[in-house]
Amino acid sequence: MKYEYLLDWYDSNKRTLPWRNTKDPYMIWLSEIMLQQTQVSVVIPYYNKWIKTFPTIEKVAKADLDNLLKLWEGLGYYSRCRNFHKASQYVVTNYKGIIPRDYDLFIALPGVGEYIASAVMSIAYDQSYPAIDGNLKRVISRYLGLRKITKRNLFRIKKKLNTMIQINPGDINQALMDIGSSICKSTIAKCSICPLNITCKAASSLDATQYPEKKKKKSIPTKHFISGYISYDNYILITKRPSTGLLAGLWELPMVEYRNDSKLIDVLNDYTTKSLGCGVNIINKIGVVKHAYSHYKICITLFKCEPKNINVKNSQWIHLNEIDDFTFSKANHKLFNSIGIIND
DNA sequence: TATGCGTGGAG
DNA sequence: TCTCCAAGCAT
Repeated sequence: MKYEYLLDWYDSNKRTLPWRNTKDPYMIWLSEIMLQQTQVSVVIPYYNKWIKTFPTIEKVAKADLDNLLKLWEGLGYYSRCRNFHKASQYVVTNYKGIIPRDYDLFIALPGVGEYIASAVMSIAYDQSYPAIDGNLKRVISRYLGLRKITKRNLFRIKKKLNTMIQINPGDINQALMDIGSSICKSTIAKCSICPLNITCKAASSLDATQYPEKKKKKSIPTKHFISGYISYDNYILITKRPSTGLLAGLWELPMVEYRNDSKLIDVLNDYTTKSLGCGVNIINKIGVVKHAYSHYKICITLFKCEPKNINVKNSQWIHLNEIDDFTFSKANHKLFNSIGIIND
């Protein structure tokens, strides 16, 4: 077979990863969800913790979303977790807990796109679908000498891959992913040790990393927030974010965006009075926390406050001991650290 | 097709 | 510190 050398390379060079010890489609699916835009080394502990807690898809379907989000805390892109929960419930309800072998049925599930559908169908079920992630796009672009990722070139990449995955598609897909992550990286191409180097167009060029062209990144804006550490006795006030959008369903210290022309002191009292019902007296400034999301940065100024009254709406008083029971974003953990509350 | 969606590692 | 990058999907 023409591409058997890729399988040979994979056998002796593949990384040992927790989700490679199994053909269980649930585990492979979970790993693919977690690995979206996320480094392998970051995913491994989250994956192990999740599988230990939820060894089957039925357990996921039965779980409360808040408990799932707590396990996901810190991994980012939390809609992956919400979609996986929904999809698990759909599979348990409609497919008796058996993950569909049919590509069209599987890709119809929330959070499953072309890549994940192809990866699971090929790795777990040995079906010939090219799992075209960022690695394969880059590796095959270079192999074919393609400068740009256009629709037409993507078609060429898919066509080429279809000739490569006729036998053992799961291992071929993963071999190419491993080549992409260890040899044919975005900024470094170690062509001398690449099993594809004989026939690779980019390998015989001056600089393989010129393929394909990188998109220019747009600079991202900074938004300014004011936040309140509002407490009495050992209780603090937290709010739950909306169920859609950024950090959906996570908890946070009350915070509100302000404009440059607004009076900082008034903003927090207005917000807590109108939206939370308590209103605050500001005691002192605790500090400033900066954090970056993928599409904008935030700068949060945190004030220690006392509530004018403790009857609140759209928010909840929790004891300091209970903080670990709720899911907070990274920015909020930075706020906690600035206060001196150290938690995981 | 472009943008929203998080976080931590690496240079 | 700053910037780019890392197994994408939804809209």
